[in-house]
Amino acid sequence: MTAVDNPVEHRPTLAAVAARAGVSASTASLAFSGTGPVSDATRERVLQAARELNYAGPDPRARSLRRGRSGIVGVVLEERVRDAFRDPIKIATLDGISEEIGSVEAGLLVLTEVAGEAGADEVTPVTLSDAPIDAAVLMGCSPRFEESIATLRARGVPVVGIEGDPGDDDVVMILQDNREATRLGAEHLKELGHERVAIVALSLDREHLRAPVTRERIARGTAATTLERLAGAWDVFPDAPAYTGAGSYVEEGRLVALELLSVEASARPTAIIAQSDLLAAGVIRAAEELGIPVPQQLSVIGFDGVKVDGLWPYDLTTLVQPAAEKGRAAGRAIKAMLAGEDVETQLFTSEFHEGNTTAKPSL
Amino acid sequence: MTAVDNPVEHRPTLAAVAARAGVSASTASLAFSGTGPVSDATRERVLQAARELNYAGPDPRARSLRRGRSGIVGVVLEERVRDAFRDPIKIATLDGISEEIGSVEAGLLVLTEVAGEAGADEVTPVTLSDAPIDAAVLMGCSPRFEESIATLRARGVPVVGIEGDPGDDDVVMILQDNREATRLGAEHLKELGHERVAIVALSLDREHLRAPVTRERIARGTAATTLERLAGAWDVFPDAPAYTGAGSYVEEGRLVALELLSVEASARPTAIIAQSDLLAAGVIRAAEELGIPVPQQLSVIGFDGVKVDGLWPYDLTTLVQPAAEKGRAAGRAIKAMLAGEDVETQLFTSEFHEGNTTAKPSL
DNA sequence: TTCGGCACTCGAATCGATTCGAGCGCATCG
DNA sequence: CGATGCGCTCGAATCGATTCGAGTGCCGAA
Repeated sequence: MTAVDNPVEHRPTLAAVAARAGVSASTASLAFSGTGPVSDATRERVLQAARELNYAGPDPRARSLRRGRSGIVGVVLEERVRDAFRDPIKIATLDGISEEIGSVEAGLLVLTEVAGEAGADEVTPVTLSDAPIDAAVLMGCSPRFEESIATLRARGVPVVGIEGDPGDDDVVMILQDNREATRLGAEHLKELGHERVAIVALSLDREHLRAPVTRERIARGTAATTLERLAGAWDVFPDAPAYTGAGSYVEEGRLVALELLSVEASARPTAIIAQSDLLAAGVIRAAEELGIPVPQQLSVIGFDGVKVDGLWPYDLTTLVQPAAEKGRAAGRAIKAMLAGEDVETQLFTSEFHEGNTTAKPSL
Repeated sequence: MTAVDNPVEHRPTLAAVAARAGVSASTASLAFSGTGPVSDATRERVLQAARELNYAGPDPRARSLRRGRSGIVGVVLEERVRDAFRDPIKIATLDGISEEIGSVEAGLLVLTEVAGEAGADEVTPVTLSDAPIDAAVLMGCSPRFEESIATLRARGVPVVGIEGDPGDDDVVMILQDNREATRLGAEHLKELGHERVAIVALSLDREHLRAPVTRERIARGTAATTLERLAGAWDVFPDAPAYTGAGSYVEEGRLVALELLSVEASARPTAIIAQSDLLAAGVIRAAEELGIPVPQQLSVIGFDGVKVDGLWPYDLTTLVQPAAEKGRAAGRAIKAMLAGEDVETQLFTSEFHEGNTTAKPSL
C-alpha cells in the first residue's frame, strides 16, 4: 500500500468537519471531547460529518499544544535498548512506572542515550530536551544530564532520577540503601565465619570492562550504585578483592568467577558477594563447572531479588530490592509534581533473603 | 523542590526572547533552529536574551504542531512492560527498530495494551490513536487493532506490523517463515530417526494457559506465530502431542517438560520441539533434573537463536530468527513510508543451527 | 406580556513556534 | 550614477484544536 495516500495533500480538519456539519468549530470540538453541553442531535451530526470526511479525530499534536500536556513521560536509559532491557531490575522498574503513570494505556517515551553520528533521517531524532514530554525519569542519573535537566526545569518539566548521582542539582531522586544492604549481606557471611571473600561487581563506568577493581578504576568510577555496593562490602571485608563483569549477565558472572575460583583451594575465596543476582547465578554455574559445591565449599550472595529464570534448585541468598515499587514511586512522584505538589527524595530499603546458597565455610 | 516553580504562571516564549533581543520572532526562530541566514551578531543577541530570560528553547509541542512531525514512533506491545520485556526476541526487535529510527537519540513511545479501569490521572493516558506519533509499529499484530489502524491510516500515520495477523487490512507486515522453519527443525529430528516427538508451545491466546493443546484450543487460538509453528511441526509429525507453557520462560519450559517426561521410559518422547529457546532451556533443565541425558536420551530443539544466558555447556539446536534485523526492517519501512515511498510486506527466513542438543535416539 | 433562566451554540482569542515571500540597506559592477 | 544582487530581517499567515465569555432562542413563571 501507499504510505501516504494523498493526491490531495490536505487531510480534513476539525474545521472542515464543523463546516460540513453546519456547526462552528468550537461546537465540533465539544462534540468530540465530550466536555460541555452539546445536544445529541448536534453531536450525531458532527460525528456523521466526520465519518463522511474520514476524519480521524482531533490531531494529537494540536491538542497537546493547546492543552499544554502531551500525556507522555520520557524515560532515559543509559544504554541502548538491547542492553538496558537485559536487566530484570530495569524492566521491573519500568513496569512500575508504566503501571503508575497510566491506568489504561501507558505512554512511556524511551530515550536512549547512545552516542552516534547525527543522521539526516526522515524521522527527526528526539532528544531529552527536545521531546514533547510532560515529565522525565532518568534511570541511572548522572551528572552527564545536568544540562538536559536544566533545560527541563526551565521548561517546568518535572524530573525524577532513579538511582545514581544527579550531580549538584536538587533533582528528586528515588534511591536505595545499596551500601547498607550490601553490608548486611557481608555481615551475614562474616557471622557464618567467612574470611576469604571476593566481590563480583557491576560496571564502574560506561566502558563495561571485565577486570580487577583497582584504586584508579575506583577513582575514575562513575557508577554510583556499583561504588556504593562496593563500599558496603568493604565495610565488612576491607581487603576483599573485587572484579567487575562486563555487564550484569549470568555469563559475565561465570567468567569472572572462573577467574576468581581457578586458584589453589587454600587461596580460593570461601564466599563471593555478587552485585546482582544474574552475576551470582553465573558464579554458581562456574562453581558447578569447577566441581565446587554450593554452598558447602562456596557461599554465594547476590543482589536484587529477581528470581533468575532457570536457577532452580538454588534459592539464592540475596538482598531483595523493591524494584517495581521504586518504579511506582517514581510514577507517583511525577504525578504529584505535575499536580504542583512538593516531592521529596525517597530512600528505599532492601530486604535480606536467606536462601540455600550460603553456609558456614568448610574447614 | 517544587515541581513547578511559578509564582508567575508564564514561562518565556520565543516572542518574549525576540522582543528582548530587539528582533522579530521569525528571526529569533531562525537563530534557534540554525536554518536560514542570521548574522552571528544577531544570533548571539538572541541567545543572550534567551539566557537572561531563562528560556529553554522552542517548545516541542508547538514545534511539532507546526512541523507536522513529532519525531516519535509508537511501539505497541501486547502485554504489560514486565512481560513483554522478558522476551529476548522482543527486546532484540525493539533494539533494531530503535537503531534504525534514530541514529543519535531514539524516541520510541511504548504503548502497552493493558485493559484496565480508566483513571482520572494527572498524566493523561495516551492511546494508540491518541498519541502524537509519526508512525506506529505493532509488535504482534492482531485484528484487535483494526480500529486503531483505521484511525492511523485516516491520519496518514504509517503502520508496520511485526508478526501476527493484521486482520483483513493491508498493513505492511514484517513476517517470518515460522511454519517452514519449524518444519525444517522437525525434519532434522526425523532424519535422525526420532518418532516420538512432543511439542512445547507458546501461548495460543492472551490467557497464557499451561495446558495440553486441544482441537478446541487451536480453533480459538489467536496467536498466529504459535499456530504457524505448530503447523510446521505437525507437517512432519502429525500426531505429536503439544502442550503450551504459560509464557516463554525457562521455568515454564521446565514445568511443561516435567509433565511430558514423567512417564515410563518407553512412552517418553525421544525429542522435544520447543517453540522458543527459553522454553527449550527449561526442557533441558527438566531433563537434567530427571536424570535424562541430553542429547543421548532426549533431543531438544528450540526456536529463536537467542543465546540463553547461563545455558552453558549446551549449544542449543535451534532456528535462528533475525530478530534485530526484523526490527531494523520495520524501522526502514517506517522511514520509507514517511518519505512517501511504497513499502511491501517482507518475509524473513530463519536459519537452522545444529548445536549439541540433538542426536540419534537411543535404542 | 415580559422577564428570568436554561440549554445550547458561536466568535474570537490563544497555545508557541515555523515559514515564505517581501523588503531594505549596502556594496559591487557596468 | 543607476541597476543588480546579496545578505539579513521582518510581517503575516499557518499549523489544528481548545476554551471562555457572550449570545440566542425558547419555555415557563409571574
